[in-house]
Amino acid sequence: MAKELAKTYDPKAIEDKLYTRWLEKGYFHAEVNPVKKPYTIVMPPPNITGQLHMGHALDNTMQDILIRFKRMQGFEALWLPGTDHASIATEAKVVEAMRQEGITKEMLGRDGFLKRAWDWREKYGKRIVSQLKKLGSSCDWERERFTMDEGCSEAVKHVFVNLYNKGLIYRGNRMVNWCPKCNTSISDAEVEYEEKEAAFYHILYPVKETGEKLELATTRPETMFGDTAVAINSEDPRYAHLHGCHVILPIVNKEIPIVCDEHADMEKGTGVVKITPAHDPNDFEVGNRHNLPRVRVLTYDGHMTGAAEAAGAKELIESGRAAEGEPEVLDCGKYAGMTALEARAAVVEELKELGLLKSIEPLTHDVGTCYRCHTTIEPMISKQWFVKMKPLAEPAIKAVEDGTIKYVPDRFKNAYLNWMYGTRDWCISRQLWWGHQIPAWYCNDCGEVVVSKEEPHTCPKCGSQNLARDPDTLDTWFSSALWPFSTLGWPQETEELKYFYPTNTLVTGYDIIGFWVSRMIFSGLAYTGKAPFDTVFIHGIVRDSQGRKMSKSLGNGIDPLEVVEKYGADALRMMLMTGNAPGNDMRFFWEKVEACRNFANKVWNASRFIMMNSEGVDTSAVTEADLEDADKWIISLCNRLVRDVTDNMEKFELGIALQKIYDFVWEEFCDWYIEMVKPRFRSENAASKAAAIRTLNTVLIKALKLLHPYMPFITEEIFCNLQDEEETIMLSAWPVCSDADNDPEFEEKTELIKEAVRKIRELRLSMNVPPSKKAHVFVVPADKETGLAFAGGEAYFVSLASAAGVTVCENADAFSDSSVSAVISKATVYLPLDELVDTEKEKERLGKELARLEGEIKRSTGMLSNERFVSKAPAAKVQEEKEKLAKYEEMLARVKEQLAKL
RNA sequence: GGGGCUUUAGCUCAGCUGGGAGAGCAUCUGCCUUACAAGCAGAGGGUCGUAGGUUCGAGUCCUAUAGGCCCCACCA
Repeated sequence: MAKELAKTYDPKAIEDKLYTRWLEKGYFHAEVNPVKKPYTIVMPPPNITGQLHMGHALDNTMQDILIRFKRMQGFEALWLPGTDHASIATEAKVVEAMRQEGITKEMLGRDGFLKRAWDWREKYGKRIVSQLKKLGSSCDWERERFTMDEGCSEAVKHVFVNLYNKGLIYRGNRMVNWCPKCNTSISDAEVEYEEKEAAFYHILYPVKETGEKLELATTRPETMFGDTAVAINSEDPRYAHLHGCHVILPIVNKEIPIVCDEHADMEKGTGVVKITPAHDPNDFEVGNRHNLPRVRVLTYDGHMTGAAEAAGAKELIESGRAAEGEPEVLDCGKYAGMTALEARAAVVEELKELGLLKSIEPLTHDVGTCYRCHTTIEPMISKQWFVKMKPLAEPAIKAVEDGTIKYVPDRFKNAYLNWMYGTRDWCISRQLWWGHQIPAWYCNDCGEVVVSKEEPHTCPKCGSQNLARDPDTLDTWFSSALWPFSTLGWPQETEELKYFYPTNTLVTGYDIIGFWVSRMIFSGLAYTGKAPFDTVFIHGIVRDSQGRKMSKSLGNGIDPLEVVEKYGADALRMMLMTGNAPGNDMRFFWEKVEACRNFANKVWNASRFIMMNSEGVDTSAVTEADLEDADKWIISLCNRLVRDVTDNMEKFELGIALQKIYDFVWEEFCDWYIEMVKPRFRSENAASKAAAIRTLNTVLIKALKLLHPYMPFITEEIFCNLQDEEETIMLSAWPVCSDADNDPEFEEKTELIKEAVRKIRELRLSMNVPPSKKAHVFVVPADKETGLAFAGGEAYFVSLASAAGVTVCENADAFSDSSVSAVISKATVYLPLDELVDTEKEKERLGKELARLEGEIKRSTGMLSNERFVSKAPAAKVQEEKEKLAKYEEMLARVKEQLAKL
C-alpha cells in the first residue's frame, strides 16, 4: 500500500534510519558462497590521523557504486574496509599532542608512548569509520581491519622474515633521505621536490702543487668540512695539468685529492665539483668509485657536529662494532651546534674574509622535502633496512605490460611503469615507535643479526643471551602493500582468501600509484603468486571552485559531512560523479550539489505522483494489448537505457552512465511521459489508466534500480514505499535489457508527436498567445499513417500544447488564411489565431525555416554529389543521407507552398 | 632533462571505438498548469587553442606549436 510522502525530499529524515536498517539486516555482509561468483574490492584504508575529506568521499563513492552494482547483478560482493596506522603521520600527531602537555616520547618510554598511540587510534579510527557510514558506504563492517591488528602484523613479520631469508631484504650503511624534523629516514617515494630560493656560492680552493686557486660552485658551503675530494672531468683540457694534484680545503686547512670522475660535467659551472660523500647522494657514489673517506659534519637533527659526536664515532669505529661504511665524524669547532643554515652564513662570511669567496649567484632549484612536514631533506649516510627492488619489480612490470592488470584509464599504466622501471632499493626502516617493529635482534656480544618471527632468547652463533631488538619500525607502506591479502587471512590459507582473492577492482587516486599501488602489485605477485586485483580504477582529486588543491593550510577544504548535512549523502555522491571523467580532477561547487539535490527532489516527486495515482488501481489485468503508443515508447526507451547504463558501468564510465539516467528520468520520463499520461488518469477508461499506472511503475522501478548505486538512500526509500514484495532495492535484481521491449516503431511515432508539440509551443510563445487561450490545432499530414498517429495523439496536444482539439485534414484551404503554420517532419501544423496573425512575421519565420532547410539540402547534396563519399562510405551511411535529403526536400516544398499563400 | 594531462557556449565540464556539437549553472522571454518554483514551457549563445596531415568525412586519429597543470629525474 502506498504511503504518504512529503512534498520535498528530506534526506535527513531517512538516511540514518535506512543505514541502521541495512546494518541490522546484514545486507553488506559477504560470505564465502560457492554458488555465486565473488566480486571484491578492498578499501584503501584511510589514515587514522585524518578526518574524512572530499578525496575519501570520491574514492568511497566510486567503490560503493561498483559494489552495489555488482551486488545487484548477483555477485557475492565484498567491500572490505579498514584503517591504516600511518606510522609517521600518527606519530607526529601524538607527539604534538604530548608536546602541548609538556610530555616527550623519552619521558614516557616506548611502552608508554605506544599506549597513547593506541588510545589515539581507538578514538580517531572510530571517527573516520562513522564518517564513512554517513556516505552510505556498503562495506562489510564485520570484516573491518587495521594495518596493525594481529593478522596484518603476522603478515608483515612473515614477509619480512621471508624476504630476509631470500636475501631480498638487507641492512646497510647507505645514503638515505633523512628528515631532521621527523627524525627518521624516509624512502625515495616520500621525498617531494619543491622549488626554493637559494644561492650558488663560487668558492676558491687553493691547489697545493701549483698555488693556483681552483674555482668551484656549490649550493651547500657548510658541508665543505666534509669534503674529501674535488672532482674534475678527465677530458677537461682546462684542468689537465691538475691530474694527481691536491687542494687545501679552506678553513680546516686539510689536504684532499683532485680526482677525475664522470660526475664532473664540463658544461656546468666551472667544471669542478667538491665531493662530500657523507652528505650528497652523487658524491656518495663518487666516493665509492674513488674509495674516498666519508666524513660526516651534520647531526641527525640538522646541526653541525662537535667534539662529542666526533669522539663517539671514533670510539665506535675503533671498537670494531661499526658496520662497514660507517662515516667518520668531524668536530666542526666553532661551527659545532649551529644549524646547517646558520653554518652556511658563517662559513660564507669566513670565506669572504679569507678572500676565497669569488661570488654569490642567486638560484632557484628543486630541493627535496619531507612529504609529511616539508622540511628540507638531509641526505645522510645511515644504517637502514632495504628491500632489493629489482627482482620484485620485474614480474610487477610484466603483469601490467601483458594486461594481467589493467589500468583505467589506460594512460596511468605509463605512470606506473615509469615508477617501476626507475625504482631503486626501498628504504623500509623508520626511526619511529608507532608501527611494526622490525623483527630483528642483534647480539651485543658477537654482533650476529637474528631475523625471526618469534623473539630469540639466545644468539645462535655465540649462545649469548644478551640480545637487543632493533628499535626501528617499518615504513607504513610496507604493511599497506600486503593489504589486499593480509586482510583476507594470508599467510593462512583461509577460505576467504581462496574465494575472494585475487580481488577485482582497486579504486584509488593517481597520487598514490607509486606509494601504494605499485607496492601492492609486486607484493601480491611475490608472496601470493597472483596479481592482487585485475583492474586499477584511477580517479583524480577534488579541487576547490578555483581549481586549487583543497588543503588545511589554505583553509579551502570542504567538509563532505557538511555537504551531507545540508543536501544529503545522495546529492553529494551524485555531485562527485556527474561530469567526472575517469582520472580527471574536478572542482567543487555548491551549485553543483544543489543541482543534484534538485534531481533527487525530482525523482522524489515523480514517485510521489505515481504513488498518488496508483492508489486503488488494479493493474493485475493489464495485458500487452492495453498498452498505448506512449507506453510502448517509454518502455522501449527505458530498455535502451538499461542496456547503455549497464554497458557504461561495466566499462567504468560511471559519469556517462549517470548522465544517461539523469536525462532519461528528467526529460523523457518526467517531462514527456508523465505529462502525456496525465489525461488518462482523468478519463473513464479504466484499462487505459491501469496500463499507464503499470507502465509508470515498471519504468520507475527500473530507473530506481539503475540509480541505486549512485543514490542509495532515496532509491531505497522510494522502492520500499512503492511495493511490498521486496524489502530492499539493494538486493533486488539489476534490470536486464530485453529485445522484446525494443520498439522503434513507437519511438518514431512518439517523436513525431513530440516534434509537433514543441513546434506548437514555440509558435504560441512567439505569437504571445496567453496560456489560458486554447487554440484548435489543424494538422495536414504528409501521408495517411501520419494522419492516424496525429488523430490518435489528440489528448497529447490538448494537455501538452494547450490545444482545444485536433483536426486532421487533407488540405488547409479552410483555415490557412487565418492561421499561423509550421512545417515539421511529415506534416504541417496550423494554429488558427485570427486577429493575432501577422503576415509579415509569418513571412519572416517561414523565411528562416526556408533558409535552414536550404542549408541542410546544400550540405546533403554536397555530400551525395561527392563521388568518393558515395563509393567509399558505408552503404548504410549513404542511404541515411539520401533519406535525410528526401525529407528536407519534401519539407522545403511545403515551406515554399506556405510562403506562396501569404 | 624525460613523460603525461588539459585547452569545447559567459562559468564548470561531458562527448565511448571518427559520420550533422551536449549538460548543469548563468542570461533572456512566458508561466504559481492539482508530482515537483528545488518547478514548467521556450530562446539566445561555440570557426571544439593554433597550423599542418591522414580520411569520402576529424572535437574525436597523427605531427608540429602556444598557453595552463601534474608526475618522474642524483643536475654540483
